[in-house]
Amino acid sequence: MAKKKTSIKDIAEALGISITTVSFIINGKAREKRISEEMTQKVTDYIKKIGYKPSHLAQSLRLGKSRVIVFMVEDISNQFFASIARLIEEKAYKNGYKIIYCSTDNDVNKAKELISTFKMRNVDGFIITPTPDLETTIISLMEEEQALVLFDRWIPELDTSYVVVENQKSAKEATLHLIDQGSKNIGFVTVDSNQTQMLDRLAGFQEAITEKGSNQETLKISPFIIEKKQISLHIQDFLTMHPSLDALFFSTNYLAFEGLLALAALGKKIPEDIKILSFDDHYLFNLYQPKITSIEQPLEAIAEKLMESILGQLDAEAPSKPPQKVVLPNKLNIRESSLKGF
Amino acid sequence: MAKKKTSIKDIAEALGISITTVSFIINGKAREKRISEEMTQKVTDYIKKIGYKPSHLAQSLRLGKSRVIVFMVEDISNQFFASIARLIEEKAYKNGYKIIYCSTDNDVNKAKELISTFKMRNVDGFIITPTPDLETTIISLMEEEQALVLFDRWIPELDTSYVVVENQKSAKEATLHLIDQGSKNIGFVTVDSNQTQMLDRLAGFQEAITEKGSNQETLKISPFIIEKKQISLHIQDFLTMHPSLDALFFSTNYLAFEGLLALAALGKKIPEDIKILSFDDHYLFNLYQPKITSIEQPLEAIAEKLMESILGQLDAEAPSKPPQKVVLPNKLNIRESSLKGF
DNA sequence: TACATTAGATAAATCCTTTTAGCAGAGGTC
DNA sequence: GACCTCTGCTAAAAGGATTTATCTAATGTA
Repeated sequence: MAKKKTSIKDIAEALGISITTVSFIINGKAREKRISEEMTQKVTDYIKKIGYKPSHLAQSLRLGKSRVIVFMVEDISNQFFASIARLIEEKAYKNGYKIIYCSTDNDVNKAKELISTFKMRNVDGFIITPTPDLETTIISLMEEEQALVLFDRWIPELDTSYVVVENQKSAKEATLHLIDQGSKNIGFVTVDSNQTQMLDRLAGFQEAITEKGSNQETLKISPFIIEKKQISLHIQDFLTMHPSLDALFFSTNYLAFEGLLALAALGKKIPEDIKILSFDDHYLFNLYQPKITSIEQPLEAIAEKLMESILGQLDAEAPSKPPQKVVLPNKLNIRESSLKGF
Repeated sequence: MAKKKTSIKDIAEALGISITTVSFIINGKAREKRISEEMTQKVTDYIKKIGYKPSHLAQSLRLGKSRVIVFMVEDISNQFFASIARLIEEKAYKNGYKIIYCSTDNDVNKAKELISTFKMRNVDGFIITPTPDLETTIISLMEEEQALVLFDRWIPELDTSYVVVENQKSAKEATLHLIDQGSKNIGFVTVDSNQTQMLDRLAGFQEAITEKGSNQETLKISPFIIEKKQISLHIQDFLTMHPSLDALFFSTNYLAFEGLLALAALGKKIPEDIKILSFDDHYLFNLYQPKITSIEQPLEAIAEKLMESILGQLDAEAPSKPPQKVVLPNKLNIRESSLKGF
């Protein structure tokens, strides 16, 4: 038999006092509400003795706050999102918040459905990597004055808080590095989508190419390919069709992984035959032989800023600030795969 | 202005009927409670029109169920746990449950604290990878008849539901494979802890060694080493101290990663100089040159069984069953790193 | 006609808190 | 003595649902 949870009412009855008094004491308002020292002590002792803990559900209902934050990402099993999840967890729990996660698979309908079910669960805040076409739903969240911060990508038309990284700048910088290392004909392998972060990376790449007058080819992989093997084959085709490519820039790490497989299959040597560089650092890149040059996003800073923003919005005390728009710098980790002399 | 949420009361007032009627209709009890077809239609239409959704908080308070499941693991950013997280998410949402995650860092105190805060949040179920010394807390959960299932490791003394894999059998099988490929002197690199899964893997390894009369060395890495580089150095030392080792069996993938770094640093060739094999498959293992042989846990099956168990316990209809103890088979992916002829 | 049954709806209790408004008594002031 | 202020505590409403017990009017039965 699951023993019934003790409630504030039980305490009041046991001590022969009112619920109100108990509540005031629990919430540290004894002084303010002129509860005597003696009474406060008695109640405090009793609560400690029976190990009473207030029901969060009842509190949430009463206060209209659930102390739950939703972490809605494209795919929680993706190393990048999982790492952020880990980092924000810490800060959330420290502030008395819990985190519910969910994955959208970058599907608008799924995202809309999730947001709608969360709204009826009275969650306090949303941390979201928006899917395409999510504007209207985000707008409705804004209208309802929900605490909200976007990350990884954002929606240019909307005046929301967001935390992203310098995608364009870092992509340009990395491309310049490749050119600097003697690459004349660089292939850019990216996802065929209009997510801001991917567009910005492409823009940064092209900016560098134009500036230096280099040659380039672009391969856009459909985001709907489930079978990873297919991606690898596409990249092989791309390389075969453009035999003069002497460097590849992958817009994200999972493409790079498939690219490495493709290169191995074709027997191309890195960096002698072709130089390699990828956005989104990964443990693997430091392990692979040769080690792969990559652009590392500042995970801790991202998590920090995300929680800072969302907690700031949730802090009832603070005056409501205008949306915070944070753009963080990345770090180019130059390793063996992009060096000419190696 | 955040517009006030409409409640069941508002609907009742707007239609000039009672709250009870609305509630019955919402909960599909119209027929059972003899609400007229006409009335049901009217209410249903109105609800659809204004887009009303009941407050989950209020429902939870009333029903004592929150439809939230806690997923408590060692570290959510670990690929293994993140993958499971992704898989159980799907099944949970499909059944109207949400998932709150948290990471224990394998620290009892943190785990205890987390469990205690979750209890006061009325979560419905717990999926847990237990830390050492968590017995008493788990026992109290069992006494309170909380829905509970352990995974990855379990607590032999306790009669709980759990989902684990055939650690010992697979480790033995893998070791036999190494011996079969000509290894005479195998090193086992593991974590220095008494988590059941690690002990079982060691036991399986030793069983094979004993059976075949091979030689072995064991290296136990302290789980408290934060700096990954240190692990790699430990493994280097181990290899230097035991130069006759011709194979290494890593009890989990992150040790293998460091082992690969160590071998690269020492200039050892895989598999010519030394054969390699690791527990816990990883994307990387298929990518590394040479590809690394590994034991793959059945992620989908684990997730499936976890949710089956927890939902089974949460299903009020079903008679309370005895704890389900599930032990799933792994798959040995034989790749280049363990083959003699390669 | 008198009584039992049923259809259709509802009042009110309950879940557990928080918080506003107010009450009773003691002491102070003129 | 009349009025005010302050201290210490509490009754009751509110938050949004579910569910039991009950009520009324209509129909069925004899």
